Amino acid sequence: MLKNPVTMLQLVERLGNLIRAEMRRVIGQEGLQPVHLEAMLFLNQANRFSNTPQSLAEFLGVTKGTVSQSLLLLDRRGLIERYQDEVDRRVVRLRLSQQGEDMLEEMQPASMWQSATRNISANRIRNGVSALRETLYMLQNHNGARTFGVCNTCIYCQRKSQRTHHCALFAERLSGPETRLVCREHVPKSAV
Amino acid sequence: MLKNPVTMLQLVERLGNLIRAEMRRVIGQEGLQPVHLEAMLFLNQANRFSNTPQSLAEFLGVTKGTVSQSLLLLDRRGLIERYQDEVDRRVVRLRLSQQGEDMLEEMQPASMWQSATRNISANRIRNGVSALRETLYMLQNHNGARTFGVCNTCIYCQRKSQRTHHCALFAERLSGPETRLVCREHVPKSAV
DNA sequence: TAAATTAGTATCGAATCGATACTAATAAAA
DNA sequence: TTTTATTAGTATCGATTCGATACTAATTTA
Repeated sequence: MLKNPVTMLQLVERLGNLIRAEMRRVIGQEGLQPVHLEAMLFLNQANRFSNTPQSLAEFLGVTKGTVSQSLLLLDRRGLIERYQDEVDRRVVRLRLSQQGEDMLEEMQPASMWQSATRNISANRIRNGVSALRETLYMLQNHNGARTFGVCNTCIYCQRKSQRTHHCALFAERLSGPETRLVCREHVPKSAV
Repeated sequence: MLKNPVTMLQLVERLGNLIRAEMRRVIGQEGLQPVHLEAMLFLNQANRFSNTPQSLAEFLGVTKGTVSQSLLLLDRRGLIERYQDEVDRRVVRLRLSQQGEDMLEEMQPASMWQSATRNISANRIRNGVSALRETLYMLQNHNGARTFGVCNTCIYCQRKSQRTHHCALFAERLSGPETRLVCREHVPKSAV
């Protein structure tokens, strides 16, 4: 029985708790909860195949009913916009409103993290990223959880030319910026 | 602006969400919430200086009033025991009941993680642990958050002999097993 | 001895969350 | 084609989290 994997779990848990506490502190001033910030961060990064309530529910690991409630609140506060999909009229599309984007902008949730990792060697961080990424991919294989990675690390993403990409799953063209957004159908290119 | 620290943040966030979702799935069958499992895991690891409501509140990043509510529920379910401290009669000491220990035992929350990290090289995991630990310590320096590390990585822990240790902060003797428990006063030995 | 601090609890209102039931749109099957 | 099943999302209920506030009791400080 190796000890290090458990240590890593505990560190991720602890860091997760700290992130959550920091979120609570920052977003609490707006009268919101951590889950609202997580939802907004997700919508800020989700591509056009993934900006739906169902997708958000999977990302957060809660039921669609629960997500529906949270979205109701975000909508009431004017932080998101909801609109009907044009081809499948059951699905609702979500996006941040201007006000929502402004709020995210002013919070800079990553700034604390930047300063915390400033003095760590780039090499060590690279190794850390690698171990975490690999763990995440294994978890996906193991229990079917989605990775929600960005397109340019996905097996379905094919480079067509200098500036155009193609998604083999949805059979649609992807712009350069789109390949840096997260997708619910993301499947990691390799285990490395 | 380095990209990797942000990537690491996103991975930790994502893994945190997955852990939380898994907790929700496992503990939900008992009609409990993730915070209850986190509390029980903490009490299972906390040393005798740290097994109080106040300490748990700091660990979770919530107010003492909130923790008081959760403890009420855990007590009603017979999962924890509360007793008064003998010297300072304001403080309440907490411990898992036999039933609580049994429940934790049967859940094995780390098993999923074990299997997810099975195929990753020991070296890479060691590097990951390093980067995460260093980040955690930096965060503590930066915003005063507690690390909740184990005694044997703490500057106050002094080895007296083969089997006995001494805490320079509380000025008390520590047994071997005690040095492997987490403490709210933990201060990491070094930044490496 | 009095005032301040500390640990914890109680109560209130707003929000999460799962479960269940529901509507509406789409897909599959007969 | 018509029926049935599935899917996306919403509505409602009850239990719980959570912060804010106010409170008690024990300890520490002045």
